Amino acid sequence: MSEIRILIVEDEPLIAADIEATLNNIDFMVSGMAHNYDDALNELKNNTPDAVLLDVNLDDLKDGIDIGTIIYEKYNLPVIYLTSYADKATLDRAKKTRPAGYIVKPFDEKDLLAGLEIAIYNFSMRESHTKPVNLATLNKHILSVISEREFDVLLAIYEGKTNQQMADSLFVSVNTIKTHISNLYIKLDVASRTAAIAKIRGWM
Amino acid sequence: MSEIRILIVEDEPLIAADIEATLNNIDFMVSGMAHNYDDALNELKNNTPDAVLLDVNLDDLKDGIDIGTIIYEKYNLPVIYLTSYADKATLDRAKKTRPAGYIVKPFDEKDLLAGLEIAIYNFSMRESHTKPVNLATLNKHILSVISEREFDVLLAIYEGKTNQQMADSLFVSVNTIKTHISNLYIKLDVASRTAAIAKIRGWM
DNA sequence: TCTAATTTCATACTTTAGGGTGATTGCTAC
DNA sequence: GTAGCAATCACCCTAAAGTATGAAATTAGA
Repeated sequence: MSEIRILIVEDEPLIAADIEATLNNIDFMVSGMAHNYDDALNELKNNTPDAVLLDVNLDDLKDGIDIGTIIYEKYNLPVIYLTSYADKATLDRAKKTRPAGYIVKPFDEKDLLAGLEIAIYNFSMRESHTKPVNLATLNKHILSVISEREFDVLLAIYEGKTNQQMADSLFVSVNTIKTHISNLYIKLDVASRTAAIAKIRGWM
Repeated sequence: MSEIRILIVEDEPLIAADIEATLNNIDFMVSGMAHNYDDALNELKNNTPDAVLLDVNLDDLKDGIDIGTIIYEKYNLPVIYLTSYADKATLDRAKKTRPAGYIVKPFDEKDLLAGLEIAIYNFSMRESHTKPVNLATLNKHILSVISEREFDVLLAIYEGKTNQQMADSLFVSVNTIKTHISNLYIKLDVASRTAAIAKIRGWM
C-alpha cells in the first residue's frame, strides 16, 4: 500500500503550507488543498482522499463541521478536525459527525502525525466492526475449515440475500447454494441463516 | 447522568495536579490517581473509572501502554494516552490497544477537555456497534413506528431464534409471532429475517 | 499419479417462514 | 363512548429454507 492521501481544508495559507510540508513524507501525501466549503466538496468529489484534515473555523458561511457533516453522511472517510478553540456548542456539533480525531491548535509536527496515525487507525477499526468477518479470522473460531466458496455464500447470507439471489449473483444453481449452506451449518454448528449470522457476529 | 469518572495515571506530580484541577468540573471528576503500573491496576480493580487518562512514559519497568493493554484486554474502558513524543514504534504498540484518543504534550486545558470529550464519545459509539439497536434510535430511521413487542421479536430474530423459540420465550403463540414479524417487515420494508438484520445493522 | 477436498448439480422430502384475512381484548386519547 | 392502536390468536395457502443422499468434474497436494 502506498501513502495515505490526505485532503487539507484550511483557510489560513501559512498553516496550510505548514501542514503540507509535514505531511509529504513516507506515510502520507497531500491529495489536495481546499480553502472553503465549495473547494472542499469539489476535491472530495473529483479527487477523493483517504482522510480529511478539516479546519473547523473557515472564513466562510459554512464552517468545517458543515463539511464534516457531508463527509459523514455521503462519503465515509476519517475526518480529523483542527481547531484553535473548543467551546461546548462547537464540540457537540463536531461530535455528531463522528470525527476520527481532534487536534487543537497550536500543534506541532508530532501532534499532527501522531493524531493522524491514531485517528486513521481507529477509523479503520471502527469500520471493520460494520463489515463482515474475513475468512482467515473466521476459521480461527471454528474446528473445521470454511472454504472460499462457502464463505461467499456466508457473506451473501449476512447481507440478507435469498438462496435464489445468491444463485444468480454467484452464477450457480440454487441446489449448489443449498449444499454450501448445509455444509456451513454443520461447520458453524447452527441450523438456520439467522443463527449463523448471530454466531459470526462479534468475530472480526 | 453524573460526571464521568476519570482515572489519571501520571508519574509527574505537577502535570498530575494540573490535570486534576482541569478535570474537576461539571462534566468530569477524578476517580483516582495512579503513579505507576501497580497503583493503576489497583485503582482499576477497586475503584473502576469510566475512562482512563494514561501517561505513556512512566518512570517504571512497565509503561502506560502496558497498562493500556490490560485495560483493553480485561476492562473495557476508553483510554486516552498522554505522551510527550510519539516515535513510530511506540505509536504502533499504542495502536494495538485501541485507544479512544491520543493527546500530545504539552497540552492545555482545551486540548485535554476536547480530547477527552471526543474520545469518550467515539468510544461509546464504537461500543454500540456491537450491541443490538435500541428502540428509540431504530425508530429514527423509519417512517412508521415499531412497537415494543415488535421490537422484542426483532431482537429475537437478531439473536438467531426461530419463530417457535420466540413463541416459547415470549409466552405467546407462533401465530402472534408471525403477525409481529409481518408487521415488522412492512415497517422495515424487507421480506425476510436476514434482510431485516442486514437493514438494522449499522443503525445504532 | 493418486488422493482428498472443493465445487458443482440433482431429486425428493420435511419443515419453517411468509402473505392474506379476519377477529377479540384491552388500553388510551379525544 | 368510541376511534385507534397494540397485542393477541386462528386458518389457509404459497414460497422458501433446510435435510438427506448421491454423484460428477476440477483442483491442489502428498
